Amino acid sequence: MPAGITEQMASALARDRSGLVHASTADRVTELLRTHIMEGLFPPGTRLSEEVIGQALGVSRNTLREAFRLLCHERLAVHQMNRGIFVPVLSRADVTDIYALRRLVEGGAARMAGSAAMTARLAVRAAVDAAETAAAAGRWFEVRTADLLFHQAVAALAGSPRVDELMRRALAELRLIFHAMADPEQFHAPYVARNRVIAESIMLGDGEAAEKELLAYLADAERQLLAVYQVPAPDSGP
Amino acid sequence: MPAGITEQMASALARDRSGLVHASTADRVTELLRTHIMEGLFPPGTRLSEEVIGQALGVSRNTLREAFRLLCHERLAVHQMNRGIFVPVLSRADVTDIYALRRLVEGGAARMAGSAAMTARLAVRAAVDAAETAAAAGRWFEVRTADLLFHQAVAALAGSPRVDELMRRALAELRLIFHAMADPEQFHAPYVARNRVIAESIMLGDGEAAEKELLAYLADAERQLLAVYQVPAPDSGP
DNA sequence: ACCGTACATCTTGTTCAACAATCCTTCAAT
DNA sequence: ATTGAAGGATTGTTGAACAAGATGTACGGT
Repeated sequence: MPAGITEQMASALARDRSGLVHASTADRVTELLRTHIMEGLFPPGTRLSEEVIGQALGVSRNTLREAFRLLCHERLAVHQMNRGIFVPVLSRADVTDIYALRRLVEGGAARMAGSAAMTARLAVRAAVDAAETAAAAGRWFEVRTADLLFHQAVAALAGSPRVDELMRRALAELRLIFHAMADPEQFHAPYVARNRVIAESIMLGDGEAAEKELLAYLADAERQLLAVYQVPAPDSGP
Repeated sequence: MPAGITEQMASALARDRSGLVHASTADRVTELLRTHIMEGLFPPGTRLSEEVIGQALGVSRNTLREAFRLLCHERLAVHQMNRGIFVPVLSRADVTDIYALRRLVEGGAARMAGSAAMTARLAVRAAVDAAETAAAAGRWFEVRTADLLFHQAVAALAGSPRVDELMRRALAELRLIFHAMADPEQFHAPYVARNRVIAESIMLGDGEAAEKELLAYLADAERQLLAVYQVPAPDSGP
């Protein structure tokens, strides 16, 4: 008879682990605030009062402060000593910096298309499919989500969990900027077709071409973003 | 007579601002624990008891927990629900992943050597100088520090604050692995000369050559590290 | 010996209340 | 208009308290 739990059985169980890991209150609060900030519920510059939010969510100030710390650490909030937590107001320099990071990471990942896992490449194409479907139906906020997912998938070609997480954070920051813009159609519509081209290069394993097209994409997107993005408030008030 | 504070005067003062910004207790505790973990004071797998550390540092549990959260977020500690905070035991997969990230980021940054700021390039060379001086004197731990600083400087060629921070975190994690190794001389000695070669390519603005040499460097270092690095404790069980 | 249970114990997760330090607002005075 | 001083509000930090989960140990059954 079988001796015991095999390596295979154990790893099958390990995949379920994330489903039953009960997160702490602080983690759940962090997750909740993270999505709310990313979705644009709180406009940039808003102060996140400990008392108000703590009372609204029914958690203590201490627990809330743990959540705030984490959000600050991933730049989805900024901490001013003795003044509180604020939704960040990203500067034009931040836009430039985020795109520099994206060029480095996404460009480098795209270049590895030839040696990337097939599942990773298929994920890239799947993201483009979703974007096209949403665009055809005129659901432009969905197009935005699919677009971000596309770039996440491109970064995932590197096959590195740390790169994935890095990219997730960078794109979350980028969402803050997108919310300060007009309508998503004007900005995202032209890029769906370009994503398709990039995806096909990746599917073919032509990393050089994919990187080249991607870098051009990012350069154009950055330019377009900077053209319309004006920082809401300078820095120090009136 | 002069009308008032000019733009220039104000920016001069703004540079001093960082000198008088008083960090919170939680921030100071974080910084302290961060360096201690990086320096290897707590061996991997150590549990960081809230009570013991809180009492030792003279801070309350709540404040300490804020610090722990931050450390977990930058992977210098791991949190197990209802069990506490532990110094991470990095796996061989972690080593591979960190080097994948380094290849992507440092390689991409090195490729930009031609268009990087001159001060950034000089910083690269300065780090190599420091490493050579320390190596000649036989101060191998100083060589290690200089080596890490060298790679930090290479990443800084990208001219992106976010890339700088990303690299700082990755190299901090790497320090955890280095501490599990034998003596630093054997590992770091051969790389000082290679750093010099890379630095000279960067000074000349030859990004292609710098990237190529750097990638070879990183591949060798990863291989050498994996050859001797055995995970201290499997994962579960005595 | 092996397994499961029950219990005692320890540590963490979370809340609450309190106080000091700091910032913001208001208002008066020059 | 600028400065100074009081007052209120918010954050920074602490200490104590309790619930919930994890660990360790002893006991009984097989």
